[in-house]
Amino acid sequence: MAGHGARSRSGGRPTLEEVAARAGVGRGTVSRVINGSPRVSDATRAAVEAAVDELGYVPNTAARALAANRTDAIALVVPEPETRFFAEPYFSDMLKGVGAELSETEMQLLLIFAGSDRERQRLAQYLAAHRVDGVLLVSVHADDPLPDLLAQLEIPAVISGPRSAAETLTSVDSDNYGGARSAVEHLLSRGRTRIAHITGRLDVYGAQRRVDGYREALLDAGHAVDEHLIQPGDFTEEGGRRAMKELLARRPDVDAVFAGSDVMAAGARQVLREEGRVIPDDVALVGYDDSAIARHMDPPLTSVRQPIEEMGRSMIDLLLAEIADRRPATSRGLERRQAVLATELVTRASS
Amino acid sequence: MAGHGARSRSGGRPTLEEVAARAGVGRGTVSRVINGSPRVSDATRAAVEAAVDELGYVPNTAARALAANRTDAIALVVPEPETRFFAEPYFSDMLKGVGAELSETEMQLLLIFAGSDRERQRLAQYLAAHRVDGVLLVSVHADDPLPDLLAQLEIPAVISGPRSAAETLTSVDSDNYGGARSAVEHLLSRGRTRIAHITGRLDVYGAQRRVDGYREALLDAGHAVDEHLIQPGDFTEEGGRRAMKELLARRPDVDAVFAGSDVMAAGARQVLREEGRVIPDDVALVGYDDSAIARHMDPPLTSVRQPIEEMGRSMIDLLLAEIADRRPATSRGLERRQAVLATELVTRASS
DNA sequence: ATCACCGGTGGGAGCGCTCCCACGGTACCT
DNA sequence: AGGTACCGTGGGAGCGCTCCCACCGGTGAT
Repeated sequence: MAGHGARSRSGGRPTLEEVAARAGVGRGTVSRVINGSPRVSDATRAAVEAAVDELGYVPNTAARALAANRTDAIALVVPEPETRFFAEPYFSDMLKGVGAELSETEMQLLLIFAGSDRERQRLAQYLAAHRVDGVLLVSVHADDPLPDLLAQLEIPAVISGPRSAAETLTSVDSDNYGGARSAVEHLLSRGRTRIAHITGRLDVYGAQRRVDGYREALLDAGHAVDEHLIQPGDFTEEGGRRAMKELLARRPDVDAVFAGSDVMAAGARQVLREEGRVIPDDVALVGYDDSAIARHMDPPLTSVRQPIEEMGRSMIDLLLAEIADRRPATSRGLERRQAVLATELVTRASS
Repeated sequence: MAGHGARSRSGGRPTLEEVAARAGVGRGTVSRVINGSPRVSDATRAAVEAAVDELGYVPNTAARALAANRTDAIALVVPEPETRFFAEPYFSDMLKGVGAELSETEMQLLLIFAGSDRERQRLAQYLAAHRVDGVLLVSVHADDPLPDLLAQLEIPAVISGPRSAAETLTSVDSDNYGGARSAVEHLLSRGRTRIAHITGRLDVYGAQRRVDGYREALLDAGHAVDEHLIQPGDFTEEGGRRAMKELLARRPDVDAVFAGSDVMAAGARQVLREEGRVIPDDVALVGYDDSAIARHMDPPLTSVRQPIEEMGRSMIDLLLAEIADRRPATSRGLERRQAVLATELVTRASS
């Protein structure tokens, strides 16, 4: 049972002290070298590095965390695992970006689920215990208490998809407004004039911004906005179906639909087909997210691509900056950080 | 529940010692209570628990890890983030299961990417430093050195998708053989007789097992296996296209295709449509994975569903058992653990 | 010459926990 | 009665690291 002195000499990992002995220096000096302090002579540094290599020394994270009161870990908090969010490429793409950026550092990534009440309670304990240096928040609802908890505990955090225009947390977002504009402008350029919009859940800020983009693209092109062409959806396929039916009932002459998500576009497509409307001849269709569904739809769906992987990278960058800033306890001298990344319209046969 | 006056003391979280003082007992006793040791009287336990509640005590993981030489963390190693694996629901579903099962415990989940060489090297260091109590391995190639490294370091590990019939690691798998059988039996029951199979990469054990299931389902139904109807694919859409073209060239009278993945089925469908074959009238099509693509394909694709979430749960169960077994240093007295979970055929319009 | 200073260094003092030994007490033997 | 067996309990001794203070010798200023 790995007793205290038991495995120390045989199989155990070398310690700082052993490296120090080997390099003929003190413990403090080795620590300085490991942590990249500049206050070490070149000769000493070289000797220590040699010893580290020879012994295959790897710092003990637990000891470091205990002594330095930091964890070198950040948490990615995933709310409601059962939603579309999790199944969409969104999550994995973001993770890809996060992972890539993180691999440049010594930080480790913790995945924390906060779906059930039980999980959320555990999370609160977790944060209270300061077991991570920072937190990444994704797809958070407007009324979620988590951001406030983080602010109160003074734990650095970055949120993807700000909750409102007045988001207080550092945030990363894609340009929902611009993305929506580009979709509508594209449809206009294809000669469509009666362009409907199936919105996402309007308590999601990004969905609101897409509506804004839709409106202003029309206005800027000299078209009036017909409120009957704006139909609220909820990001689900069934919601897309319902919205499309409603639209067709109200404005049978609709000649284009901009859906706030690919999934809703898929629902809309089903209804259009059932009603005998040919895509894109009768009705052009544009989605949002550029997910796998878009590529595999029949016809393939024009969609707005978000740079999700870059958003992941961005989140890490901002979070690390935030953590670094807080280290020397400069207190709250930080300006509010924010990143908004550009979207791209991927044109396919549906429009 | 929230610590009242305790929290206001600026000095940070309460320690074991403070809890002990408050409860009027020694440090060791509090430790025993926290860790659920039975060697504590009921009265003492109650007093300690009260003190814990009042102070809002949460154990310091770093200190515990340092003293006890364990981490209470397990790692999920994700190889090659760029593959289909990551984008498919596979990953998120598995994560869902893993998360659900893990939330019953105190363990935390680390996500480690092992795509690039750099990342793999970091991973090796990680493992060498024993920074996790156990490892979850997913979608590992047959020639990956990782499993051997884990065995050598004696780190408990569970692999999803064994690399071969002789897999030495504890493994969790879905019943690829049975899944393939059910697909073929279904096609036979629909009166199809010239059933082709587009295989996955045959260096993947699961893909081999699907071929086995395909063969034996035919044989058991009294049909000969026509090797010309077995066409190797590679799990990609383009591979599915190529395979389908080849099949049509060789056996134009094929009346059903069982593809080893939905993505390959999507490729096959494109070719079938290009060649004017109607699904399912001319050719029935069955996929594997029951992914989003299957539901959104036109016509919707019959597919074999794997209980991925349960596989995730299973992996955790097995890993925790393995870790627990290793704790009292019973050495290698463990039988080889293995779990194989049943699949389910989801019938849709394509067959 | 003296003094102040500074870069480079060694090592003590913890960080908060677990492990384990020692200890007093009770219960049961001989 | 003494002995032996436990219980439940307290607290010392670390775990491997960072932090920080003291120290040393070499500068440049006085």
